[in-house]
Order: sequence, then structure tokens, then C-alpha cells
Amino acid sequence: MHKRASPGGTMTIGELARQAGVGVQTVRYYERRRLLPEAARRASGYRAFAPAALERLRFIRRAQELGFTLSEIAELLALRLDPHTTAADVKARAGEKIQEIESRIRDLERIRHALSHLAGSCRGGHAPTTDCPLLEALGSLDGVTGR
Amino acid sequence: MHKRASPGGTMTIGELARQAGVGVQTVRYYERRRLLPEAARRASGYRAFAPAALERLRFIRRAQELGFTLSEIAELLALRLDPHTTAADVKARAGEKIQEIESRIRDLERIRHALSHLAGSCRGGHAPTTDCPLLEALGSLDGVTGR
DNA sequence: CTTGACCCTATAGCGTGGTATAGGGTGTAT
DNA sequence: ATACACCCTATACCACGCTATAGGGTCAAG
Repeated sequence: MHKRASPGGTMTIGELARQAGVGVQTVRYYERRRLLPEAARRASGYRAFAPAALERLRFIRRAQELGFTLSEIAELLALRLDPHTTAADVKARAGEKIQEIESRIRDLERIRHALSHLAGSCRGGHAPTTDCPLLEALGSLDGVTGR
Repeated sequence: MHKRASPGGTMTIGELARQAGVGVQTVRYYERRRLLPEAARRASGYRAFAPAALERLRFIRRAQELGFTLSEIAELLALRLDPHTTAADVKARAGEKIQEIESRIRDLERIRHALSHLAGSCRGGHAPTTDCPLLEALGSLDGVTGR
């Protein structure tokens, strides 16, 4: 069974999804979320995607890996569409996101320290749990403030 | 308007929630999730919480701050209830969670490096975005592999 | 005895990023 | 001509940890 090649350099949703490594439902979802422009249609109603859609999809996935939410990605895309957007604008967005990521890292490190301290207090033996401060400490521990 | 004091050292759900710093809905939610035992009831149907419930609630919140999900907290509580549980069991759980947290930290650091590299490439001037590699790079960047 | 704060259950909704299902049409190889 | 992969829409559902709403009952003070 041959794979159908769509005409005019366009792709079906399935071809696009496969090349981008996402599901077809996901592509339709992104279209609904306005992360992808509304695709042109063939006579049958099938979507016909231009190669630009694949680039757009890869942009989206890459940005997700960089820690942006879909809403933030929509903003980035809007930024790019606006001819008044400057490199400084984009840099500022990235800077905000970096701050956010660093804050999350600090939270996690605080948690890790607290946990390893508690785990370190456990002898790790076969004594009943009352000999392990971890569980008991959870109820009264201070010095670990929530975010 | 005086605050009603519940008899017998018990608390209403509102008193409990206030002391634990959570909402009353949250307390009922935890009860449904079996993180709290089913509370005793007064003749009126009101829940009557023993002081132990407050300790339990604080345990839950502390464990959440330590990065445990509610399901994991339920497991921790079950561990504690089981008389066969040893300090080693608890320590092992904490160790797994530490691994998980360290992996999340590494992910975030990878993302941060990629982002600051891209942001650093932006001159930050008022040139159009085509002069900033960040947006364009997102579409084709290699070397940042997803988790 | 009324007011108002509090309690009850049951159910629905939020935000995030999708995935699944139902019910139907299209495209093409054999 | 029939099978089968693929496409369409619309809607519902998943995990997570709550939060809100509707519609009602309770309790204590003034």
C-alpha cells in the first residue's frame, strides 16, 4: 500500500502530524487554540497544509521544551506577526521565562535539601517508623516554607 | 459575635480548616480522597474533628511542599498505618522522590541554558525580529532534546 | 424569633494539554 | 466493488487539586 502524496506540496493532517511527531488530534487542537492558522481545504473538506505549517508545529514543540505554555507560545507567535516587535521585546520575554525557571529550580532545590535531610535521619533499619524522623517530622517541621 | 467552641476538644470543619490554613471544601475533598479518615458526626450531621485531624492535615500540607502528590501522600499515610513498615521503607520512598526532583531540576537547567543562549544572541535593539535568532532558532534548533 | 454565620450533600466547573469516542464521508489499491 | 486507511465534526473524557454553585439545614446571639 503506497502512501498517498498530496498535490501541490501540501500535506494531509496525518502526514503533517507524523512529520512533526504529534497526533492528528493534537494538530486540530492547536488549530482550535489558534496556534496554527486555519488550514486551506480540498474539495472533500480535507485540510491541505503548506510546508510552513510543519515549521510552525516544530516551533511550537521546541518552545514547549523550553518551558513555554501554549498560551505563551500564542503570544510569541503574535509577537512575531506584529511588525512593530523588536528583538528587545523577544529578549525580554525570554528573560522573564528564565527568571521563572530559575525560581522553580530554587523551589525544587529547597525541597530536595529538606527531603535528603529527613531521609538522612532515617537509620534505614527495620525498626518501626517511630524511629524514623521523616514521617513524624512532616507534621511539625519548620524552616521549609511553601512557595 | 463569639466564636462557637465545639465541645469535647473537637472542632468543626471551619475551625479545622482555619487552623490548617486550607478551605473547608479542601478538607471535605481530602476526606473523599481518603487522606483524612471519615470524621465523627454530631447529632446535626456536622463533622466533629479530633485534634489528630489537624496534625494529619499539617502532614499533608508539609508533604505537598516536599513535592509529593496527594496519591503519594495517601501511600505514605498507608505506610505509616501498616505496622510492618520499617524506617527503610520510608527512606526508600524519600530516595525515589529525591531522584525525581533531581531529574526535574536537570530538565529545567537544560531549558534555562538553551533559553539564555538564545536570549544572549539577541542584540536587544530595535531591529526587526529577523535580526534576533531566538524566534527563528526555535523552528530548527538542534541540541536541545526533549525529555 | 429573626438574623447571619456556619454546616450539609451533590454536582459542576476551572486550567492545562491533550486523548478517546461516536457517527459519518473520502480516496485508492486490488 | 469492496476493503481499508484515512479524513471530517462534535462531544466527552483524562489527571490534578481544588473551587464554586445550588439548595438546603443548624446554631447561637440579640
